[in-house]
Amino acid sequence: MAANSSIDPIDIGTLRTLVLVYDLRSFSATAKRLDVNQSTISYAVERLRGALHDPLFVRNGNGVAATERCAALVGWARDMIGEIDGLASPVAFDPVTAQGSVTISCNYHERQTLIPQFSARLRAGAPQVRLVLLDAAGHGDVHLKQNQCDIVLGPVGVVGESFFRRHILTDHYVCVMDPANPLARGRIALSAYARAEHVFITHSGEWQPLYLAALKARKIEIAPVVSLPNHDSLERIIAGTRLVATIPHHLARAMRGGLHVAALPFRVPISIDMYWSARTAKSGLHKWARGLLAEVAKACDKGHAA
Amino acid sequence: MAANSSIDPIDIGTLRTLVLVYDLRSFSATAKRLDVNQSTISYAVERLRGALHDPLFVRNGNGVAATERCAALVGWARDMIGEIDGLASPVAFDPVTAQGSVTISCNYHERQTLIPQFSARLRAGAPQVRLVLLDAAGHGDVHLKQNQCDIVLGPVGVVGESFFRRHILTDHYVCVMDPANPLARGRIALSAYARAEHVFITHSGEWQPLYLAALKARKIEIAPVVSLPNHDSLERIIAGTRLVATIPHHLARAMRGGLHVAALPFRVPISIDMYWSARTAKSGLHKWARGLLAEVAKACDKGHAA
DNA sequence: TCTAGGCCATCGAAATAGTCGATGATCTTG
DNA sequence: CAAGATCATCGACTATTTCGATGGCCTAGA
Repeated sequence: MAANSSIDPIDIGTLRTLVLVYDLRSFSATAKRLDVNQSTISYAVERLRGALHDPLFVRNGNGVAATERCAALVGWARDMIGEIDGLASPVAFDPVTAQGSVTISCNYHERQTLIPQFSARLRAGAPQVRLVLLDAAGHGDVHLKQNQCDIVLGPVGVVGESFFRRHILTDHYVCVMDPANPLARGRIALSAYARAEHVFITHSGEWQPLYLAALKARKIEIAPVVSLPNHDSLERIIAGTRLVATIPHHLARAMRGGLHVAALPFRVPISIDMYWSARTAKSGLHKWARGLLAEVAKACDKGHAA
Repeated sequence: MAANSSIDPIDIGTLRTLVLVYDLRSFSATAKRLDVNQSTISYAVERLRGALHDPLFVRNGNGVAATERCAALVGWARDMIGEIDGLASPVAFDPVTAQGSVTISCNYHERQTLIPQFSARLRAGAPQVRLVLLDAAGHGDVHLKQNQCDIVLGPVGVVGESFFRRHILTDHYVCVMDPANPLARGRIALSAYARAEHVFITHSGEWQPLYLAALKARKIEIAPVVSLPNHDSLERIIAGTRLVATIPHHLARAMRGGLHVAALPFRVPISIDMYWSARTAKSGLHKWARGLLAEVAKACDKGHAA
């Protein structure tokens, strides 16, 4: 036995043994209780003696007496073991006291539709958790890969199997226009749609709306007369003009102004999915947040169907 | 790897590895730093994963990213390691904040001579430490063996090699008597001493004063005219009489009354020693207390010589 | 797009550490 | 003093940990 060996090779089980020996004031009783050989306890105490630089237990007739320092060390070991056991077992997550942050990378669409209610419920349920939003801008997958966010939300189609995915709602494109627009009068024919004065949302060139691919498949080409980098001024741009924009239905609903919403002559579904990585897969906070997000999306979908 | 193995086989060194991997965000850098093989770190993290029920680190391009739970666990591990290191290394004992108690088994002699000053200095230096005194009554060795006391003080001569011993002062016997006693007039001859009216202290029959053995060796027999169980009323008993008592010099000095102190015609040294056991040998408090006791004894000895 | 280089996971062999059963030394008890 | 109980120690055995080599995956730069 080295005189002053380090505490490093002492494991938690050995600390438990120390406490038990202290309580029972007996090596052999401890061995019986732990169902091991008595010499195993002797050896364990021997290691503890070296690591803690104290005899810990000294022979005293039949049995052993604990040193002063041993008593102090046992008191501390008890505290530590309790704390360890609490931490080692999966934490019962409690949103009310939860700390930390949830970072979501998404686009204008989600920020206008899902996020407001999600934020409200997050703040109500977990007041100490911070919510951080990033603009995905077509790079949601990068944000996720580089751990810049915890969740990517949107119609991204992240590549690879390295991420978890959960579908949370399905949207589809609709057409919005000024109520005075002739197209607002009835069903819109495909040819009429093709001839309309279109506003395009370019997403700063980072992403192409899905309906364009659907049009291409139908060999229809439409050219924009107005191009906007995002949806934020769309409503004001269209109002009082003959412009039409093709945008997700949820987004159209979210526009409180007086634009007319019309069905498209073709249906293009938009699958809004939630992606996350192994890093946050088992986190209580993030599991809870993901559940909440799915719930909000479901409620949003219901409202849409009604 | 078992899915939910216990934390028991995790040792402190492995926790240190966890923290280092977290700080460096790299297994191989950790391996280099610790001068071990990279697979050793992989294996260590694997064990931690099982014990803590969390992936802890997930691959993230070149390098790894820590999970939320990992960050929390590392925070806790840091605290714990700091505490452990503080406890594992011999404690820097600070009397001012020290808690605990010091139990001393001794006799009237020491209680009258050394203990008062020891108590005063103990209370001044370590206000939160309790001092407990036991009456040795010839059983100091038993008190020590059975852990009923921390220190035995006195001329005991504890048997066996199982105890530590430190000599703290040497006393010797003197004779005390009323100042009017004829013997008080000059040096006392051995024959006159033998004929005197002796008071014996019997120590309740548990212990024989050492000077009796010295007299026996000189073939001198003295018979007591008064026998007392201890020294406490000796002064009042002798005052105004022709009685003489043979007692340790320090004790005689401690008697503030007007008794005459005379040297004996023979010198019998009394070695006052301090005994303790392995149980308290390394205790900071007890080491300090023993040092203090020796210091007090030394001062007492000086005062005696002067 | 492809390649070089870095990273962690995994494997079998070797080294290390822990456990066992038996025995020894010491103490208490009757 | 003998019987019974305690912890310490020993050699043999077993389990765990470490090593070196290899493989798969990712990034960065040509």
